[in-house]
Formats: sequence, C-alpha cells, structure tokens
Amino acid sequence: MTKPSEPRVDSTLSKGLSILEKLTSVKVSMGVSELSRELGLTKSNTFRLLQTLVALGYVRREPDKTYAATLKTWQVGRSVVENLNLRTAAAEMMAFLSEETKETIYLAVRDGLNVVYIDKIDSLKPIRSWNPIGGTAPIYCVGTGKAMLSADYPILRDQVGQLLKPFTDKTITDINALDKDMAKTRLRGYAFDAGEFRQNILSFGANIVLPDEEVVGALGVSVPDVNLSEGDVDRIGALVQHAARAVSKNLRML
Amino acid sequence: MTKPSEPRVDSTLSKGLSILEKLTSVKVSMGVSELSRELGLTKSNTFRLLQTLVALGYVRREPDKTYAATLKTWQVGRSVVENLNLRTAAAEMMAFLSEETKETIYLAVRDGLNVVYIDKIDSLKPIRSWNPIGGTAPIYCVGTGKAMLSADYPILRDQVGQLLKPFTDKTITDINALDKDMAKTRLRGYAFDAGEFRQNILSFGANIVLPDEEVVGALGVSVPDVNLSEGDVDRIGALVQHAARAVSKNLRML
DNA sequence: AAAATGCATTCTGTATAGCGGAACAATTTA
DNA sequence: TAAATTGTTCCGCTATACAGAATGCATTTT
Repeated sequence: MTKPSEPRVDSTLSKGLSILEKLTSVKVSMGVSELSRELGLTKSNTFRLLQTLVALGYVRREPDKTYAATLKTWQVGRSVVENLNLRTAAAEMMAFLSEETKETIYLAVRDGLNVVYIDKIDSLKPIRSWNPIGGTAPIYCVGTGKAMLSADYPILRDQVGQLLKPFTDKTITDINALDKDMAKTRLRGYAFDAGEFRQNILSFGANIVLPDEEVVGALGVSVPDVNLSEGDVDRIGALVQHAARAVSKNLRML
Repeated sequence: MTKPSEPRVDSTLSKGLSILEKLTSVKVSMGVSELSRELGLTKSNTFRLLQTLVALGYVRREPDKTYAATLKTWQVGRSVVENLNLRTAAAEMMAFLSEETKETIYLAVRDGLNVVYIDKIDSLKPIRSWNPIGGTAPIYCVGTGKAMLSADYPILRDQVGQLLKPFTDKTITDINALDKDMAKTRLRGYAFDAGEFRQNILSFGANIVLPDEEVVGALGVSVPDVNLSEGDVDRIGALVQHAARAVSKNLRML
C-alpha cells in the first residue's frame, strides 16, 4: 500500500534539522515546550534533540534555559558559498555566449580592487586575448569589474577613487565621471568598457548574484572594436545580462 | 561506569550533520563509498542518511550518483546572521574606517570564547589579511575579541583563564596580566592587541552595543606594525571607538 | 572476452537507539 | 496557597535505524 519507492527518511535527522531551521528562522531564543508544540514533537524528544544539537555546537543553551541557534550554522552554510563551483554553474551559459558572439568570454570574481579571471572561453575569431585564467585587471576599467564595482559602489567608491590610473586614453580617471558611469551601469543592468583598459578592446559585464543579491562573480565578453558594428553593443549587453541572470538562477538550484 | 551526566546524543542526527559538514567543506561532490570511508560509517548507513538529506533539500544528488551540498544550508545559516542585521547597520562606518585608515576593517561577533568575522573590508594597501569572513579567532588576543571580552569580563574571566594559549611571544597568557589589560581596555574605551595573535599584526577593537548596553558585536582594524608610526595608535583607537558608537546609535533605529 | 574490481543501491533480520508518557523539580500564574 | 507551566529525568517498549550480505551496473585488468 505504500507508494512505489517512498524515499526512506531517518526521522531523527529530519526532526533535528527542523528544530535547527526553526531556531534559525526566529529572532528570539525558544524554550523546549514552545518548540515542541510548534513542531508537533514530544517534549522529551525535542529535549533530547536539543541536547544533541548543543553538544554538536549548532545550538546554544541560554542561562534562562531557552535555546538559540549559534553561528556555527552560518559558518557551515558560508563554506557552501565559498566552495560553490562557479565554473560549473557558469559553464553552460559561457558556451552560449561564446556561440552567440564568437568573442572571448570571461568568468571573473572580485579580489579587493581587482578582478581575477577564473575561467574563459577564447574568441572563435583569429584574434588573441590577453587575459589568462588566473590573470587580474583593475576593477574600474573592465566590463566584469565595473559590473561588480557598481554593486558595491557605496563601499568601494572612495577606495577606487584613489587609484584611477589611466591605461588608455579612454580610461576613466575622474571620480565624478566614474560616479556617473556607475549610476548608468546600475540602471542598465550591465557594464560597458569602451576600451578603458586595453586600447581598442571593448568589454561587457554583468553580475552573478546569490538569492540575497550578494554578488559572487561576473560574466564578461571582450570584443575588439573592429568586430563591432552599430547595434552590436546593445545586443551583446543584453546577452551578457541574460547569461548572468541564468547563471544566478542556476546557482539557486545547486 | 558511565560518567555523571553524559549528555545524551542522538547518533542519527549527529551522523547526519557530520555528513552535511563534510559535504559543505569540500569543493567537489562525493560518492557514498568515499563519504562513508572518510566518516567511518557504514555504506548503507551513509546512503540512508544521504537519502534523508536529499529529501529535506540539504543535499543534491548529481547525475553521476555523487552527492553535494545545496544552497539550502547557506540559506538556513544566513538567517541567523540576518536576524541581527548588524551588517547593514555597520556597513557605512566600516567604509568610513577603511577610508580613514586604509587598513583591513573587521566586523565581528562573539561566539562563546571566539570571535567570528561576519564582514570585512580588505586593506587598501598591498598586504593581504588572512581572516576570511566566517573565520574565527580566540577572544583574548585580537582587538575585536578583547573589546567584547572586556564587556563581559566578570562572567567570562574564569572560562578564558583556562585557555590562555600563546600564539606569539606577545600573547597574554597570565590571567593577572589579562585582568590589568581588561581594566585598561574598559577605561580607554577600545581594545588594543599588540601582535598577540599574529606576529607583527596589531589590531584595535570597540564594541557595538544595544541601548541597554548589551554588546552585540565589535568593529576592528588590523594593522601590520610596519605601517604604524608613533601617534597612530591613539588616532586609530579613537577612530574605531567613534565608529562603533555610531553603529550602536544606528542600530537603535533599525 | 572473461574475470575482477569498483561503485551505488536494495534487502532483511536483529539489536538497540530513540521514543512516548509519566514523574519530578522548579518557576510562574491565579 | 494552589494550580498550572516550565525544563528535565527516568524507564520500559517497539519501531527505527543499523550492519552485512547480496544485487546489478560500469570500468578496468587479465
């Protein structure tokens, strides 16, 4: 009478995690009775599970005999994000971008005031790209960097403002000009670099974000200006934005 | 035979969480056998626990029959920190400190006898700091920790006294010395660590408090000693203190 | 191509881990 | 002071989660 292959579930583990979830979802600490009522468990059962969670460090027993989630839960969760294999999650959309644009595709994360390229797909056209995997570039003058910068601009503005070193004659070296550019970037949803790092190399970038909007990286496309006809800018920008969104969604399901 | 009151621990829950921890701590996904070997569990046991975790959404089964942690763990953990929206409240003053000092800025909370860094802004100078977000440090030898310790010193003194392990030759390992240092800290209004945790890394800390004086966290600045000229100590100390006060005021309005 | 290893998954009988309910102590409420 | 709620302990029963062996599928070795 049981369904075909009802996945077997260990009730102890299940109940324990439900307690943990309850405790993390609530601002105040809770007592045994309250907890057991809300979760539909026996008092003694709840008590024992709490003891276990305390012993393992996930829950703290307050002096007033109530229980609260510790930061261990958060730490464990954090490491998921840190180990998140962005590369895997992004691979598919990078291939898509490559096919659509035939240009060089980058996957970058931020490291201080630089971007670090953690993956790329080389241009399909006979033009070499200069940035190897592992390579870095200043955050304020490449597509991926400008995208990530725009997200944390309030915090990073003043730091960046001090190192607006020019790389080409297009590089933005005036903080006010950067302010404007960042505002535009946020509005537009993707970043555009008009040859500000490498002469005649334009690039686009859009952020990859976690469900809480935290930026974990960016996708970018690099294009030699000679390859670009009028109208391509909007098209590629939209493509990058779409791809980054798709990767963000992808991350959610990991 | 059994010790006085050995706290009862549900093994199922314990094992389940150990699997989760393992999976979150690792970049790649793992198979049942590998997992069971590393954790010292039976294969069938591991398999069943994994089934449970999958059913609850904490773990994902890959097409290649390996298992990986999902973002659910992260989401659950995140709500712990969210429920104290310290990060938001502190962001502005952290940026201020970063601008004023150019050094690494930390936002920390206390978790037992450790501090946990829940946010940071990296140094603008070309020197890396190696405490990641989520990282921990002993409460008695870093700026943020010493600040928080000084606030609850009557309660924590005896516990801390038992683990005064040295990390550098500057680490305070004598409880009487610590008594004095804590008294000074309270008087001064901010804490100072003279390279007691990391050799040649000095740090400052000041408490963030609720209206009822309860300490909820601390702001800190970390400085390599070579960056410090005479007089900087007082200046940075004052800055940190001021920043922490501002955040405390800010919290009131959230 | 056959044998041997590795894997994930299923099965099953059994021991025991984890359970519910009752009892107790300590507070809080009436 | 009595009644009602707390958190915690105890205990005997049984459903639960267990170990180990068996299965079936892939790879690798011979």
